Amino acid sequence: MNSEEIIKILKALADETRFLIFNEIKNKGEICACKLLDIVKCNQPTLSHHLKVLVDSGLLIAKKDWKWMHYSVNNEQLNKLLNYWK
Amino acid sequence: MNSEEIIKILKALADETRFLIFNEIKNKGEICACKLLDIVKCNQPTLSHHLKVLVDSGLLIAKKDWKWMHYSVNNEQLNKLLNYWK
DNA sequence: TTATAATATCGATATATATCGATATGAAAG
DNA sequence: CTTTCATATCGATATATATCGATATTATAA
Repeated sequence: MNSEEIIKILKALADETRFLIFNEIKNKGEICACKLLDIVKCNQPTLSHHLKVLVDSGLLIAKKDWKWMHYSVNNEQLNKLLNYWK
Repeated sequence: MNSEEIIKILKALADETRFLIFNEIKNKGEICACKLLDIVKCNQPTLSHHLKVLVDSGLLIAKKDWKWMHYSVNNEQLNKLLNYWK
């Protein structure tokens, strides 16, 4: 059932940079994109691209607050992966 | 802890063909490589390559029986992924 | 209006990896 | 030995995707 969605989640997490980004937000909670730039050592367009992939997979939720983008983990989506083989 | 290993598992599963192979073995149990060729529509060298990636990730266990290769799921390794965010 | 700041998009390039034909390997059987 | 069969490896190519400089967008402030 909906293996396409699971594969999208797997692809989103199967990149070193995105895995780091996701875990950072998973562990420390909601964060601003500009703060992620300090943590993840990559360029701004690259970070923006990775965040888009994570949001498109459903793993991250994006909220715009003034001119800042805030990202948080969508645990429901993560659980879709974690429960897939149960 | 050991995020490298988790990323290797994620990369192994994040490919459509390997996801299919893995689930086939996970659901139906140990299988011969030659039987997988009927299920997965790809060439023999391609299948061999995908099986190697899955074995290298630790998700599959390979056993040689006469001239046939038999593959089975290593549930311990799968659980490393499933328990990672718990 | 212009300036500034955060983020997104574009376009080009580099890198990774999926695919497959040809061939090699290994292990029976004849 | 040679043949046959399952599988692995090689080498080339195609495709996907990560990266980043330049630029666009959006929103606020001066």
